[in-house]
Amino acid sequence: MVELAQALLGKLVVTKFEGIPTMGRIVETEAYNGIADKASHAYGGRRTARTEVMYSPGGVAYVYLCYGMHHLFNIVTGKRDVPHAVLIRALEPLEGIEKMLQRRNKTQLDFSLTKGPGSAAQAMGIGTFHSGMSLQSSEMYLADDGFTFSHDALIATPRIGVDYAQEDALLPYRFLVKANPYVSGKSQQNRG
DNA sequence: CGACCGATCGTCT
DNA sequence: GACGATCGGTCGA
Repeated sequence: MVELAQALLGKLVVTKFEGIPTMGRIVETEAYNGIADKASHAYGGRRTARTEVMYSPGGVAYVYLCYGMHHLFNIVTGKRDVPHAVLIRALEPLEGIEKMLQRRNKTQLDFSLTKGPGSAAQAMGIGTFHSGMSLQSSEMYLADDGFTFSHDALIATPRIGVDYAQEDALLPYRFLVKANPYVSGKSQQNRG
């Protein structure tokens, strides 16, 4: 299931809430690898009201509130009762940028619009209300326009903000497009 | 540029 | 009652 996180790079996330389409290409993900993964909310088979969605068959959204203010958007990828998920950490905005700016309370387009999981979800209008919702609905879905990144452009690193996960904190489960300015972390190529 | 810190609340113990 | 799968502002160099 971990490899699916890399396969999602280049795919499109589309939402059409309130009739307004917004779309972004996935440029950074993290895999959360089932009940064996100490960084996952489902570690050890934990099943709570919040994490129950992770045990759904793949193809639904798992959205939860982080630090009391950020809604983090994941794609559930396992079979029923096998809680795998992929966190969407960054998007490259393609459509509906005006609407994204409005949701992010910004006036100028810059790379921070969809950089980082909290920002990406907010720009797309995704919140905890959508947790459990199908990603094949008319309001929220994944799409593939045939675009792919060259394999050379992709790298894997340890995940962000999971230091508590002991040895699993070091696993290379974060996948990103090298040199893409929307990827989170230190801004690398912001000058022109 | 890097380091630090405050915001803010649902969830689980 | 403690603690985040974060973000953005501020401070000092």
